[in-house]
Amino acid sequence: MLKIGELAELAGVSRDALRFYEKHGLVTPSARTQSGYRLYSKSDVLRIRFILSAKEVGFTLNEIHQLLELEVTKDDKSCQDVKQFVDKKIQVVNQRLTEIKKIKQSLQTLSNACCGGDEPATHCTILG
Amino acid sequence: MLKIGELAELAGVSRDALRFYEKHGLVTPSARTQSGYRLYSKSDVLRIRFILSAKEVGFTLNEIHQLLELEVTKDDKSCQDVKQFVDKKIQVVNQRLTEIKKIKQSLQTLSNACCGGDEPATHCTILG
DNA sequence: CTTGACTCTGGTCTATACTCCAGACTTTAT
DNA sequence: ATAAAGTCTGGAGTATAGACCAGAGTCAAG
Repeated sequence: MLKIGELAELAGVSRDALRFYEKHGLVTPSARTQSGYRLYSKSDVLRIRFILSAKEVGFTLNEIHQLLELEVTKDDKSCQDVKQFVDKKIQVVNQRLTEIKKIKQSLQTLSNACCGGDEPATHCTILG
Repeated sequence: MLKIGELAELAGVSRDALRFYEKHGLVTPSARTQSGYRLYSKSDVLRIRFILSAKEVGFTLNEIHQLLELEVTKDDKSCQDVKQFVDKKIQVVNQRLTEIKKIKQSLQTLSNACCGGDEPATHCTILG
C-alpha cells in the first residue's frame, strides 16, 4: 500500500491531481490509515495508470469515468449496451489514430526537409 | 473565398472558435470585404484543418501556434533549431501513438470479451 | 520530544478553450 | 422595401483540470 506522495511520485502526477480524481469518482484509495491517510493498492495504481494513459490520448476525465464505470454498472446495463458504448469509443480512437499518423507524417516531412545544418530554414513550414 | 459561417460549416467548427483562433494568431483570413466580413482562402482552410487535426491529437493551441509559426519565423531561427523543435514534437507524437494503441487494445479486448448478446456484462471491465 | 516532512480538508485561484450575449451593421430572399 | 439571416466587435460567462494555500493533525529521525 502506497501513501499519496509515493503514488504521486511513482505515477508522475501531483498529489492534488490524485485527490482531484478521487473527488470526481475516478479512483478511491482502497484504504485509509486510522489517521485518515490515503492508502493505494496495486489495483489502484493500475487504475491511475489507465487514467493517465487515456488522458494523454485525449479522453476527458468524464469519458474516462464512463469507461471505468463499466466495471461498476455492469449489472445494470446489458452486455449489448456496454459493447455498443465501447465500440463507439474504439471508433473515436481509430479516428484519432489516423489523425496522429497524419500529423506525424507532416512533422517527419518537415524534419526531413530541414537540413539539420546551419543554413536558414527558409523552406521549412508545417503546411508544406 | 468563404465567409466565416461557410468555413465553420465546412470544417465542423463554430464561428466563435474561428474568431478565437484568429485572436490568438493561429489563422488570419486572407481578406475582408468592404464591410469587414472575413474571407477565407483555400490555404486558410488547410490551416484550419491542420489546427483541428493537431488539436484532436492532443496538442494545445499554443503548441499548434508554435508549429505554424515555424513558417513565419523561418529566417530568424537556424534550421538546426527548427529541426530540434520538430523532432521533439515527433517524440511526443510517438509516445502518444504508443498510448493510443494500448488504449485501443484495452477497448478491443473489452469489446471482444463482451458477448454482444443480451446477457448481463458481468465480466466486462476495462481493467481486465 | 521536538523538528521537519508528509498528509488532511476546504477553499480560492488559474489557464485553456471556448460559448454566449448585446447592440449595430450587412446581405439575401421574398 | 423589408424581414430574416449572417456578420462585426467587445465583453462576460462556462467547463475542464487541476495548482496553490491555510490551518491543523501525523509520522519518522535524531
